[in-house]
Amino acid sequence: MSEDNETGTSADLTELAKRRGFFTQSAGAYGGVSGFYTFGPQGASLKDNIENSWRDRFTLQEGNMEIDAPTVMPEPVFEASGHLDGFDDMLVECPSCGESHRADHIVEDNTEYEEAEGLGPDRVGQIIEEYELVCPTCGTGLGGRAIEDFSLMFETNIGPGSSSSGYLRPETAQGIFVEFPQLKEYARNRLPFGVTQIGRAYRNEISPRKSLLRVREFTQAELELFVDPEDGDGPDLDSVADVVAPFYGVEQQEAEDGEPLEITVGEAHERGLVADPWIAYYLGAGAEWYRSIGVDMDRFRFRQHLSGERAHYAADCWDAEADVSGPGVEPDWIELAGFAYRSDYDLSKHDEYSDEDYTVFRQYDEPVTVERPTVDPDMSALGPAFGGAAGDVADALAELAAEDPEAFREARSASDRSSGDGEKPRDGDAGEDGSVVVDVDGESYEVPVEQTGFAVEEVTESGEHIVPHVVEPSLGIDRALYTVLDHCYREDEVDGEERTFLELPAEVAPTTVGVFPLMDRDGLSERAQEVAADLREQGLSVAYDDSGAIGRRYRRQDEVGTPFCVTVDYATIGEAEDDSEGEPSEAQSASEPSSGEQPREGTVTVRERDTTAQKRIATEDLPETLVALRDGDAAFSEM
RNA sequence: GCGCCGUUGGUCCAGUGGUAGGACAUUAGCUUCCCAAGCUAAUAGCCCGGGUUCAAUUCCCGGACGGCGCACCA
Repeated sequence: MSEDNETGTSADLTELAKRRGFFTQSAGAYGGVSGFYTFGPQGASLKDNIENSWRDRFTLQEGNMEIDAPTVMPEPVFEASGHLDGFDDMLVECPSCGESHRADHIVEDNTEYEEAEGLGPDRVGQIIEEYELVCPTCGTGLGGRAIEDFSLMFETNIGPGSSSSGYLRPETAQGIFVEFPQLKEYARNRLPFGVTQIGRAYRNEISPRKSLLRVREFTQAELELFVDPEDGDGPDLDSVADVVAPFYGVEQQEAEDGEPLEITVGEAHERGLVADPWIAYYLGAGAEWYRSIGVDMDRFRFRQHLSGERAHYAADCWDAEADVSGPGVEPDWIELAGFAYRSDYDLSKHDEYSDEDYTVFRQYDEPVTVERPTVDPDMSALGPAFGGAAGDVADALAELAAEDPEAFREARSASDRSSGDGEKPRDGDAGEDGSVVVDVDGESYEVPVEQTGFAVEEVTESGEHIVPHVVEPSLGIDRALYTVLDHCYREDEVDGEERTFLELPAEVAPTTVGVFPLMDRDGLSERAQEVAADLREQGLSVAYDDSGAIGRRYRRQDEVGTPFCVTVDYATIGEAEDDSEGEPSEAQSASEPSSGEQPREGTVTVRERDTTAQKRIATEDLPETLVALRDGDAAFSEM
């Protein structure tokens, strides 16, 4: 059962992709390199169109803004984001069977330790030895085996020498998050606002697999929506409420025969299945978008992450998944996108690690007047008393005042009373004789309350600083492209001949229209070249082809998914032959357009890819007709 | 990283211890008035390194790459 388990479709698709220039492995001349692909002419164009379609839907239509950040970022960015910690896998190899296992997982599964990844490789090695843990595959002891770090981050040096480490970004998102302080200015400090980015990301995968589906360099399209968790405008949920999709929630996944629920986005939200309205909104928008680029919605679903598989930052997460298996076999669901509620994880981290402010100021409806406890320590007393620690003591006092103003009040009343009856001081922060006690670096300091300058001031606050929460639809362009090709791959029969074609939506097809002279003679080519030039002037993507028989040219365009072909014939140049002569043969006449009427001068045939049907169109109407067909403003069947 | 299998024109395959053949595709010519037609010709290939051998595309070892399984996949 080892060889060629690859399904027919996937093998045919890979072959077509290579032969027709969608994608091929990179650097084949040097033996190839695993996990890197080059998009050929058709693939680059298809990818471009998919990206532009996404940009139109998620940047322009949503009124969001797009940025373009570097692929290399300095080390501290990824220290803050958690990627440097989270991205090292600890591997231990079995001396007997050679299997590599996650060392931290072995420890977590067999001991009471949790979060073993945080313990570090040395400690994990010790634990394996202490507990005499064994290989999960063959049972051989793993004590004393080296714990190897495998980082999935591509490292590089910035500038000469090795003093400044950088990493290729493992996701485009951090490029947005780190620039948040500027971005919020561009958004005029108003939530919610969204920032998008389309770009490459890099992960040094252990084992790239499945053609375009698991690679080391890939393109992400990400939207980071910054929201006020308690306030602010919600999404226009009504606009996508009627979108139906399969929702495969945690409950359905854990049930014995759980099946995805085929319900509307509106219902999924009302039921609480998709709790966050923004996530629900983007699931609806996402489903519509995937449909628009050619994903088969019968092989598509939304799946909620189980608690164990959620990323370090995600509070709730839904994946968009597509089945790319061949017909008649077990579905092979691949992840197309993640819709994550990242809460304030990323911005808080960058706020903490960097010198910038990652908050926005939220104005109250009405300014509120509050009592705020403050301190104004008498440094001329604290200094001599505590020496170098005095500054820290003052800071600790300010903190204590904010957290526990009672301590000061107690101390003050104790101080008042102490002149009288020397009552016992209460437990806590109130020291003897009307002092407050603070801890600094493990040392206790007792400060007479009179020296703290404690006071309660009335201040008027017009708002507060909050760290926005983040809703993130993040999707892989390459996987979308692969899925579209897989789902649009068709084989049928035309006039007894087998045909392969890609039923790509006109909007994303690499070429929109093929232009052919029926024959390469009698001036037909020249006229066809003019037609092609006119169409190109309208911004249409045109392929001109005068090589070989007309049928061959149609098939060539079918294979790369060109939705329409225009043929210049003798009618176009006003030299249609008599009915008696040169009538197409029987097989041909079946597909000859306008069979009842005489073709008019100055018209061309337009042939539709999916049905191979043809219609006659006046040359002068051709550009606008094809533009309308491409943009979905007209239907071929109604022309 | 581990295991099994594989790698021959652009693509898909056949084959051999004495450096290879087909199909499709491509190009040119003829033919052809709408769906991969026909005829003629041309272009183009044994994954890389080492070993055995007089001689290796073929046998052996190693590597790269691919498919599948295991592991991994924030």
